[in-house]
Amino acid sequence: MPPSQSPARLDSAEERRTRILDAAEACFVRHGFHRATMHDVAAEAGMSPGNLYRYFRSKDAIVAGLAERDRAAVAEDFSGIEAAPDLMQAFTGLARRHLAEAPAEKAVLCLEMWAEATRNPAMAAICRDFEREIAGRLTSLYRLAQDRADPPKAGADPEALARLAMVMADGIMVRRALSPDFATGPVIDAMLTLVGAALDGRFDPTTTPESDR
Amino acid sequence: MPPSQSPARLDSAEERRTRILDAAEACFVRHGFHRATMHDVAAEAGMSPGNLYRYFRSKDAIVAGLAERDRAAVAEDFSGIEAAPDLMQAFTGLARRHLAEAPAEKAVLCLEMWAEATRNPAMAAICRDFEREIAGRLTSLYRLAQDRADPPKAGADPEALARLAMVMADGIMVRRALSPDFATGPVIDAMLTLVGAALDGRFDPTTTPESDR
DNA sequence: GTGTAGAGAATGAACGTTCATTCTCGGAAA
DNA sequence: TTTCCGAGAATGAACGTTCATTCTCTACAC
Repeated sequence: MPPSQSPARLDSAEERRTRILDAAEACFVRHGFHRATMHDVAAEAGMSPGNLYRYFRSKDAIVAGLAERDRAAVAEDFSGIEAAPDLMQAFTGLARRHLAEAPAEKAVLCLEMWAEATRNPAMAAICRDFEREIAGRLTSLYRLAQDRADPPKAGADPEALARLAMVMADGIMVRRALSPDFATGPVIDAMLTLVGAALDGRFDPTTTPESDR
Repeated sequence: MPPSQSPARLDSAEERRTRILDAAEACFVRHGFHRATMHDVAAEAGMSPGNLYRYFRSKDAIVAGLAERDRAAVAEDFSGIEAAPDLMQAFTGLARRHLAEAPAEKAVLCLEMWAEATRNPAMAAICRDFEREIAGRLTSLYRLAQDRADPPKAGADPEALARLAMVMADGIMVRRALSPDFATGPVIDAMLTLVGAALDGRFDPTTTPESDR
């Protein structure tokens, strides 16, 4: 007589949710949130349409669940960054992993989520929280890197620099989504060079531009 | 005996097309391409749904027409740039006009168009052409600016720099669409500073980053 | 037997598009 | 001036389709 509920059951229910989310991701990348049908998702997940509703209340819930999952995965990857031995190397790895090595489908999904966020408050909240978390992590990473330098350098403002890096990252996402063969390497390198130089004061992008003087 | 067809007629037909496009723009910003209905557009334009089809073959045609119109307007604004007396000042004005002063709704529409472009070949073509045109103009602008400098400077590669600037512009668009109160000023300034410094060799973002050495 | 998982047909609302009909108005006829 | 005509502009109800969601029924586990 097994005293606990079958863990296999619970496991498989959770597995089924992720299977549905995986299927939804594929469909949403192919057709977008609004043109992908529940039939498409069901077929991709290898089950009937009705059965989807045993695991998600609605189509919107699937969309939100998917966004939440991806957001959490990326945030997780950023989470321990302040503990890295070489901060800038860790940052470089993070940038390459998410902006170059990640499948281009992620960029498409990202665009889709952004577009949805402009009019769906739930999605807007997810995007906002995500952006805040990453901004916070990058800011403290940069601040830490400045403090740890041999003679502590006071270059550009870490917060402004984090905003700048994120804007560049967003731009890279757009380009990847639009032309899958876009060479992200040079642009990522430019971002890394810029951040590195700005952090230790060799070049400050937060001054007023020449053409205004 | 009137030799030509009534020009008043033609004029008003053209006006009606732009009225429909204006209405569609408002609706698409509010609800997105796929959630905005033809009834919405018709109501916004102050006419009946059926009448829309006298001016556009289909909903898709309206979407394409709108994208085409906006693309052309921006391209037009970039068109004479090589002729400006102060090239960098002209570039600064262009950047401010399109990335800061333009209404935030344009950014939302832009996101919508990008998302659509990932799966609609017609929209993809429009975006691709637009991007090529702007890239070309920026490249030759930068090249010209280098050549014209007092002792001609050979800084970063103009083409790579144009790509970089466009990626940053795309990122700014994303941020504006997502949080309408985002302060674009500092980021635009950073872009201008960066381009200025890169053009005359004070700082080269196209070198391999420090963290790789 | 009882409860859970699943399938797949059914439902009903929403949407793009069509079309028969009405409206508007400039100009010819009287 | 008044009346009538015709053509294009516009209307809005209706149609066929699509799609999210619900319902009903079967099969298996315990």
